[in-house]
Amino acid sequence: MPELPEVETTRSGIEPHIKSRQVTEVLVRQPRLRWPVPADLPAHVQGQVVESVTRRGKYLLLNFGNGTVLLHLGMSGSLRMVAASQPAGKHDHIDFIFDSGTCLRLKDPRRFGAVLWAGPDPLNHKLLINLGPEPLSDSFTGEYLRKRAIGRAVAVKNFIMNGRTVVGVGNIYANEALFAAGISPTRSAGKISLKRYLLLAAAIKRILAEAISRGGTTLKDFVGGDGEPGYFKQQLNVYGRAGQGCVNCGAILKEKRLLDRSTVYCGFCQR
DNA sequence: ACGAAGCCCTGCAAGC
DNA sequence: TGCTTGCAGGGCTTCG
Repeated sequence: MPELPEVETTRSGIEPHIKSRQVTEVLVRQPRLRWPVPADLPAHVQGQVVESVTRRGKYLLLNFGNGTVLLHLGMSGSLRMVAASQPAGKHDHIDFIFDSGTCLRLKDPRRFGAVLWAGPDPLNHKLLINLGPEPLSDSFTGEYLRKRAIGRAVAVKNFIMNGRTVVGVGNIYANEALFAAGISPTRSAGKISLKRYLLLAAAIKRILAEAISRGGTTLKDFVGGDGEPGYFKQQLNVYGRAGQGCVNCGAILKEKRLLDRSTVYCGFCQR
């Protein structure tokens, strides 16, 4: 599934192909995504020129002179640049066709993604306005986490997966970052020391930054073909390894469900 | 205000 | 082989 590194790699992959290009047509084959694609979205976008492609959390923003398209890939979404003449596959729900003859095509089999029209002030859109800091920004620190966690009983894994705390930390990276920081995923957020939050913030930054830098080489082909950009196959120490040995101590990794999400951890290395 | 459950959806794997 | 069943999960929304 697209995690923040994949979304950022998608952003940097598509921007050169659509920036300064004019949209000639928007085709919505399947409007039933996470929310219905607004019926007037094509009318807003057609004829407009892409000024930039930016990202906020896992949302992609196609910025036009008259407003912004918010785009979320959900669990199974992907974007590719294809020739507008290329036949659409079963789950190719939306095309943005450009004056260059190329087409930005959204494929999303499970339809957990979203495509919305946000108007000219997208950061104040209700989906974005309450989002926490970007994990790779200077405002995301261990001190910040500790401060926000005061008095919170929620499990720390759920705390860091909450977009109001910090954006872009999905289930896989939450598992991996907590392992790297030696913190039990079930520990109450309010009962973790500043020292350990410093480790956790650093782990989140390091893991995401590594994935993004690797994405630049492993996921760069957004053009042509009828495939789709494959997501990173990265080194995972705990996620998907329940029942196997801890890479640190060899103990059998345990699995629990937190908020109905698979949670894998080492009962010895994580406290 | 907080925390947890519910919900949207379909590809895939496992079981019969 | 072909069906049925269960599972996966981002994150907004609702409920207690």
